[in-house]
Amino acid sequence: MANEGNNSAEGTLTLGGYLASIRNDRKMTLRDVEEATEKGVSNAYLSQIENDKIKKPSPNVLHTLSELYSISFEGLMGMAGHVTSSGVTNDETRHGRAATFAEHNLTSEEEKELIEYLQFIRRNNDGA
Amino acid sequence: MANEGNNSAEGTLTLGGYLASIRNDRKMTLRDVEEATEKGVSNAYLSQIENDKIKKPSPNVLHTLSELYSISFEGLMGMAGHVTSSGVTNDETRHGRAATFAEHNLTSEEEKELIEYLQFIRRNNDGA
DNA sequence: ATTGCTTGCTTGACAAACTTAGCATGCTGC
DNA sequence: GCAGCATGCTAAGTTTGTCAAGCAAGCAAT
Repeated sequence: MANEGNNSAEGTLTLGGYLASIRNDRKMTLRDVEEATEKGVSNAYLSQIENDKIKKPSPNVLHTLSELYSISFEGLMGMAGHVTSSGVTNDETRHGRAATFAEHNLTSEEEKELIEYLQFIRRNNDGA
Repeated sequence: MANEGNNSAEGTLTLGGYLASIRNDRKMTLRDVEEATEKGVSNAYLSQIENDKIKKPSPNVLHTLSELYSISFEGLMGMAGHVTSSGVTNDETRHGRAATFAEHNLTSEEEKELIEYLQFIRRNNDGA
């Protein structure tokens, strides 16, 4: 089976993680979002999106979420891979996943803490 | 007090036992903690945590407790098993320098935990 | 066209986190 | 004895995220 594009190296801050962080910022539950969008996005489906189980959520869903969260629709489209490389519309999409770090507006101190935490994770590499 | 003398073995100190021992050190009651955290952790719930009835208390709760007790949040996260780090990088060991998210291969679960942690950092260090 | 595969998406059920209300015991003082 | 209250704990319920199963539509190939 030609399995292209599905890089197994997950772990970058992707669309799902980004959407989850924003929902946490808004202090909403999955069902809150379902209600707020008037069933525009079911809670179970949003869960799958946030865990990157869905490769490309439809522009429809992304638009609903971008409006609810008041975030950039183009950015979501870019993260989801809907925008073709030739049709990149702004620098948010250009940066892709790595740049999402910057979207959190971390101070260097915060970043340092995060890195420490990441290394702690690494150090605790135990089977169970 | 039902849980006395069951955590004498150093090697098998659980999250609950650890938290209970610290609370005893601070000479606080369950309800003291509930009030000190401004209902951040209910006394009933803390009791369940200390008796290991709850497998993985949320990062939210762990952070609240780590602040109240002035102990390591990372340590609590590790004890709680929030940090699985299974299926992370093959030991490439590229954590030589502080990097961005993109250079750390996190599972989506780890990523979500990290994001929650990020929320706490921002909530605390906020204002600037 | 029809089969079969893939993928977005829904509904319903489930496990676990968390809350609320209350129990049992122990400690005071009466 | 008794009331009153504090402390730890639990039973039962609610909330939250996720999984399992399935439907509908698109696409490829026979």
